[in-house]
Amino acid sequence: MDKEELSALFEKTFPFWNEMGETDRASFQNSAQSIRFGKGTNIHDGNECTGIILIRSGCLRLYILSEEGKEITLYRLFPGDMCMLSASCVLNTITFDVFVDSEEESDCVVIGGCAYENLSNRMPEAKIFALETALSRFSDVMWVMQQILFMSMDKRLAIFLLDECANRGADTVTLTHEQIAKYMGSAREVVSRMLKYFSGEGLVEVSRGGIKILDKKRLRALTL
Amino acid sequence: MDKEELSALFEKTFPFWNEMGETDRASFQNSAQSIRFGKGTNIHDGNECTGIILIRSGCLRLYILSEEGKEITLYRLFPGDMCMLSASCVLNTITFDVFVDSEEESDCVVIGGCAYENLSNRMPEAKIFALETALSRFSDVMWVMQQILFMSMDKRLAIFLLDECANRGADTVTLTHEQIAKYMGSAREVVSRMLKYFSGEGLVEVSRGGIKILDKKRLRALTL
DNA sequence: GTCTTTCTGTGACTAAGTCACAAGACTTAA
DNA sequence: TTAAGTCTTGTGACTTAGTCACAGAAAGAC
Repeated sequence: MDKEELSALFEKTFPFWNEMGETDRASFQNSAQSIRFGKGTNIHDGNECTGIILIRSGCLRLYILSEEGKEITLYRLFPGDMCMLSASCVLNTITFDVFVDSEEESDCVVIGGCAYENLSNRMPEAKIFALETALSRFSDVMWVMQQILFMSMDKRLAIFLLDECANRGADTVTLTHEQIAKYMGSAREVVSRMLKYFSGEGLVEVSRGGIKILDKKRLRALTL
Repeated sequence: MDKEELSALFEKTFPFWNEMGETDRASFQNSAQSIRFGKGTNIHDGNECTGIILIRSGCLRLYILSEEGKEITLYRLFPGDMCMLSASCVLNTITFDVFVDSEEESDCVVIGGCAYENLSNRMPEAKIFALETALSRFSDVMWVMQQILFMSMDKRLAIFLLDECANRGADTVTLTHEQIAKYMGSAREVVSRMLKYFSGEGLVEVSRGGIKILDKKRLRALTL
């Protein structure tokens, strides 16, 4: 990734880019690294400050982890998204441990947390941007929590399948039951059972590694 | 509450108070209202922007609410604490509905959200303070979620009872099972059953409206 | 083809939340 | 000091979702 391209990416990403001085821009660009993460690798584990991650291709998953190893997926990040929670040294008010995995082969640009931290000490706009970005994820996480705490499994699965369809623009969800369970914060057996029930009702057609949505209308009725 | 007192409260609360101009301070003070909320009243329901609430006495409870009426308590606020999430117009990145109830007769100072919003547009420090305050609650909420999602009931109840003791400085928790369940995001019957079990083990002594902690050591062992 | 890994199906069990109702304790007012 | 009414707690039956232990089926590797 050349300098031009990086500069264009930053301009698109950071609303305060044009107000920055030349030296700040240079040090910012120098702190940035293009990194390709392999499928299934862990990128951040809550310990050190990994920095701000810009996703160019692939998919990252943020989750919390219990002592027993149970994971709850908070959200996933796709191309164009930015991971702010991995920059713990910028957000010192965040005290819980977030884990970030690369779900697919992912091309990313990682901006050193300290570089951003330095900048944000001089530029309040940068600090505000970081805080607002992080805070907007608070809302996403609350939506996930409300789903887990308040909704029944059939409703949640219907929402998940329809969402997945809408985002991918296809009417087949190519995920294993295991993956779906992971993304929904549930267990594989539970998803399998519910899918079997959906299938019996003629809502979906299940095959190995994929679920074909047959009746979006009735599925949508379940989400109400 | 007179002007002197209010000014002193603000100086203690807002780190940027001394950097503010005279006119800003005046308009800020004018937007503030001393309000006493009755026990059990709802203060904020996610619709309008109630403003920033400073608690002088009593106790406020923040919670989320499901369509079926189920509540999950996020946290409680005590004298000296500040409620930022009720100032939705300052924090436009917060999109979920929070509810705030006064759990006891509570004396509060409410600062109009718009007044703060105006100030924060001119003073980045004010904006940063608001965002950081809100974001630090994100961490509190995640702790609650981790408890609910990852921990067994006995462990959670043990933690709750010990916390309650430590905060009140007594070894008797004067709450009904119903209240405990509400604060823990569980059901009254579940708490009653677990307390009965604790009581059988000699860890606590239950009486109407109160639980006496008998064996902190063994209770603490449950929390590990 | 065989071997191995990955994915799915299933029954039995457990934890916790829900529901319905009973009974005890405390308050108020006659 | 009763009696009535409210608040609080106890309890059994039931439901949902998560756990555990396997078994079997499908896809890839060699």
